[in-house]
Amino acid sequence: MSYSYEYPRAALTVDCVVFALDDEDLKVLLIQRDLLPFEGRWALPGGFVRLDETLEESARRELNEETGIENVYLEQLYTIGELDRDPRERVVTVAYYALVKLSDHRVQAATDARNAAWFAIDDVPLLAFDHEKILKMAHERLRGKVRYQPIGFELLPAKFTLRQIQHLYEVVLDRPLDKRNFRKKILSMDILVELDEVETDVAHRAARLYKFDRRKYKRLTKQGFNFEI
Amino acid sequence: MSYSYEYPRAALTVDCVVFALDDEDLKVLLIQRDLLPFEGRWALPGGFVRLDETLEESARRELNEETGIENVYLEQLYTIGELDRDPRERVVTVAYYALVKLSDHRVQAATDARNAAWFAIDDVPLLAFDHEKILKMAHERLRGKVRYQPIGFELLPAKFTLRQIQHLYEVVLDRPLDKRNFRKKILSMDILVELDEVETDVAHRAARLYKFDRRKYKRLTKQGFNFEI
DNA sequence: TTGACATAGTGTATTTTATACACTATTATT
DNA sequence: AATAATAGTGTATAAAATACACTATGTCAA
Repeated sequence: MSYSYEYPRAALTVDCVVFALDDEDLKVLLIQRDLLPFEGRWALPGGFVRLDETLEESARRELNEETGIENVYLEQLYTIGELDRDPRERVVTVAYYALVKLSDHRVQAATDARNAAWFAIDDVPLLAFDHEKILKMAHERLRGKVRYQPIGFELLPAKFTLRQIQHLYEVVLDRPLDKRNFRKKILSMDILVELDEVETDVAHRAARLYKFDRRKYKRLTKQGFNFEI
Repeated sequence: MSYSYEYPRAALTVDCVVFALDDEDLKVLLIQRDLLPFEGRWALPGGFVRLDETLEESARRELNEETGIENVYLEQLYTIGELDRDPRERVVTVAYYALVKLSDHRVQAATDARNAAWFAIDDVPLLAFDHEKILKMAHERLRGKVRYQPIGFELLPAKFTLRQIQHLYEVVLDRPLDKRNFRKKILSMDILVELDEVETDVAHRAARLYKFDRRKYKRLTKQGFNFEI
């Protein structure tokens, strides 16, 4: 069976840049291609858009099929339609980026007979297609957006210490932050709930745990509050 | 002649939200559809992406064909792929927004036998497809971006008064700004060149003209300067 | 030519926010 | 009981944002 159209059509794909945070770095999830073109190269997870799914559904499906990841923060990044980005034919791709909690996705089983692995953002191998460009755009978007939207929490476990948030911002923004000033600022926003728990399994004084109060954040937002780090 | 593919493909279009500023309002350029579906309705200029042009080229071509506009600031906005946004078939559209100087595009001849007209942003008629949603997104993007990128100048003539810039920001941000503070701030950025000219044809003291120094802005940007209103 | 009017152009005091900076407290480990 | 490791805290200073009102300059009409 085949499908005919009066005018030629580009193929439409989605690609996802999946970010996570470990104790040291910002990481990206890549899969190793098992098909031509670029067989064996690392690439962003992604694939063709089906006609019975929206673009975001498509991105979520591909992400799930190729990496097992689901229920994550996902946001459209940019649509790339350069003429020769795929050697086979004209392919337009809608790029997304996702933020995941590494703890939830530590074991990255190769679902689709594909090899999947986390790479430190500064240590990414040569990628297929124009995926380096997409990755760079995603990284810039994350760096920019993390400062004025509370999306950083998507990279942390549900309960986290103030140290962990600060570390997140230091890694994403790539600069050191003053501990006292950072705490003052984040606490003064009044969007964190202090829990009656402290971290465990640390060989020193345990830090207080907090969680992000999304409801309160939304309420404050409606009243004109603007998140900013 | 027709084109066949193994899997069904969505049609790919571009749509443009064209903003301009007049003495009173922010305006949007719309065209009246002369074909089904939505015949007679107002819509965003746009059309099908050809295989020999990038997405941005496509947007510029459609803009030129349908409204005569060319050489304008154009930026990708969002790609929309909801299943039923076009009653005929699956159509994915890459939306762009453009900022134009109204003085350059005042007479909006209907090039393509189409009726084109400027509408105040708060007085837009019922639109075809999901174009209202796209227009709303574009408006929000403009409001957000105008504060941290010097894109507002794209809406002004090459030579403008401080009053005009202030008015631009007041219209786009939809709130009054203090004259002295605004002037202090914009001048302190050191990205405007004071010209040896004043405005003409006004029935009162003429204001000094300025122009935006894009080179200087770029230089400052490289040194870490961040535009912000 | 003079007065009315319309907008241009200007400075300072106050409040708010950002920054710089170092020690004590608590817990685990030996 | 001492050591090590990080948690947790406050204040002084600098910078930036805000609030606010009058004089200057040109056009126009009587």
